Amino acid sequence: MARPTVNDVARAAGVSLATVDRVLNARAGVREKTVERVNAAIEQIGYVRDVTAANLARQRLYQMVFVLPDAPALFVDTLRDAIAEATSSSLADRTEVRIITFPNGNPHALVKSLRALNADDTDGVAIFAPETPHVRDAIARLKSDGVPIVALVSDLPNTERDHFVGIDNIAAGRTAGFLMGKFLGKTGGSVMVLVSSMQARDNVERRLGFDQVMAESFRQIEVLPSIETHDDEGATERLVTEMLRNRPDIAGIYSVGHGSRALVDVLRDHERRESMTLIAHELTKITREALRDNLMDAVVSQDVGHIVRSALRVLRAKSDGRDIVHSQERIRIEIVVRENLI
Amino acid sequence: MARPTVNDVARAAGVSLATVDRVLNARAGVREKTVERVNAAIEQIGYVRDVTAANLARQRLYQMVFVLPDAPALFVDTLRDAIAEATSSSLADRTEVRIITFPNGNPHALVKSLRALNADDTDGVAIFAPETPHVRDAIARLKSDGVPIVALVSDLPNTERDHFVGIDNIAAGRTAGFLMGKFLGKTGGSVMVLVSSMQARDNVERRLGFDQVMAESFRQIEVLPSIETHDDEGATERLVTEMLRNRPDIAGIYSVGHGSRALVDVLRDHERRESMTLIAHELTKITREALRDNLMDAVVSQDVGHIVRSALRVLRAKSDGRDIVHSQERIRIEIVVRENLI
DNA sequence: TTGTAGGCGTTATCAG
DNA sequence: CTGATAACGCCTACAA
Repeated sequence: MARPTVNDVARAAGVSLATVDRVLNARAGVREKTVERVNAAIEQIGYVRDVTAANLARQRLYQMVFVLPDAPALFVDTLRDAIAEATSSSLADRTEVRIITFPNGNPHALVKSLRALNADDTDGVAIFAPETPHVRDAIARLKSDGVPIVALVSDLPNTERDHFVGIDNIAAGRTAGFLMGKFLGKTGGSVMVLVSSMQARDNVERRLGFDQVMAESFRQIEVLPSIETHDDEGATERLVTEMLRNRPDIAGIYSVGHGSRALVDVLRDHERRESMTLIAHELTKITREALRDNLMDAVVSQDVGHIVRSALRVLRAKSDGRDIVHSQERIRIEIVVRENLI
Repeated sequence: MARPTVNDVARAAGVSLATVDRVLNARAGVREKTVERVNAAIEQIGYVRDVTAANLARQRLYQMVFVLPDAPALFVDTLRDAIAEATSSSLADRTEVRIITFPNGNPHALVKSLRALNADDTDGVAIFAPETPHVRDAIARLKSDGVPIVALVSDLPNTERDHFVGIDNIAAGRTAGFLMGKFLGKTGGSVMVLVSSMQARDNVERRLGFDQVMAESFRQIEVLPSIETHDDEGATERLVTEMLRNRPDIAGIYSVGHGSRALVDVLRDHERRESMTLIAHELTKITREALRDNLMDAVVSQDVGHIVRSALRVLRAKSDGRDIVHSQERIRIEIVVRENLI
């Protein structure tokens, strides 16, 4: 009852190994009728190709590229760490990965990096970048060159990316809103909202989801307009400090972006620390410590390890034209509090 | 710069392929000095064996067994579903799995099932069962027979299991406690606690963790003694209904066990439904619906898909004497609320 | 358009 | 004790 091999297919179809192989890999030079005969045989005996054997034979080495910003936000660092870890154990699945970094907020440099890539030495690209027209073009070029592409963390829905590896950020914002509402309780108060940038799609979506839930279920809470930090820590500290001084009604702070260091720094020694409910995104060194110290109440996060492994799996599958197991590739919106911090 | 192969090792050590293979697989019949020479060569040129090629050559088929109770709790069903799904895509990694079911609460039958297993036709066993002396013995026998074993969901710490696939249940209980405390807020009230059985290790640990957090951080909340349901839904409905009638101070309910159907049934049309904070464990059809309907506030859960895949990966690794990537095998304590329900 | 033969990295079966 | 040599399932020149 061993599973059928190419030999079985060849015998069943009355052709040779090579012909079966040509059909399997959709190579030219086979008569239409023969193709049909082979496919019928494959169907009939239930053949399914052994990918590992195929990769062994063709000495396949998947060359994958991660494209990341050099944003000062710690989140990108955790992503880098996750990639490094995945890399170390990646010989096992014939995968080599390199990381390309582009200056944050410089789409031009990003595009230049993308231009340097081509199908010869790259089997897949995972991109974490904002969607701009130039980026769209660069992705279109790569696609037309036959390179599989996945968007990482922040989706690029209007491009030809094959897949998005990350969470639904509207739902993530809704989750943060739900927790904020529940934690603040009946008493209410106002909530200050910090975003990195209104250009970043994930930030905007989270804010949107947050507002939805607040409007639907927690009317007693007033949500203030977004404060844009542009990842400038000094400015953020000043803005937050001032805001807290002017608005004694603020009971909660929602940090939407990828970095929360400035916020945590201000709050750590603040007199209103105890009475403030703090919710942020992404588990990093900073948010971890803040949770542990009872400074932060919850973090809405995504497992970077899972994201990286998923991106690689999906790219390998796309590169081979295989299907992906969707359930395994779904990235969860994780809620982390003091007690389930790993 | 391709990675070195056995041929390279053979050449470097001045021996033949066969000898290298004997050393690699620790087979007898090689002079001590030769072994050392080969190992030195391996070390020197940084050889690492290609597992896929090895498996191809030995036509390896991993035969794995899951041992599960036929408990009426829906959680076990979700676990079964996850196994079924993993099975369907498991040809890819040469893994065949079968499931053995034993009558819930019948360690004798369980032991009988375990006795039927042996190293000839099983390469690994994943067990979800309570730890009893007989079970300990059965596991010891399997181990001495050389069969890798992992404990699933509920640990078997006093056995010779190679690994535990599941969450830290004390931390899971603490997480539930933290959420209960936060959700109830300053007002306080009492909390009713339902456990399946005080025999089940995971139940006991969760209750312990819950109590710890309540005592540490939420003194205004009174936690009532555990009510044992023994997975009897009729009895549970009666107990809960009565309790709610007698204690108007009850503001929250913590369902520790794997099943929450009876509880949800009682609450769904209860007059105090709105004012009650409900926290349970495990994402199932029942708890899913309850979250969606705003009946339940949070579920502390574990990803059954991840658990199953992890168990299989670990068993394969143990079976080959390979190391495991711990970060990938860590099962998270997930918090699921209405908004991050997938 | 099709087939034959050899190779990918490893294991296993023979002799020597 | 050690070494050729033929598999494993698939791919790929090169021939036919």
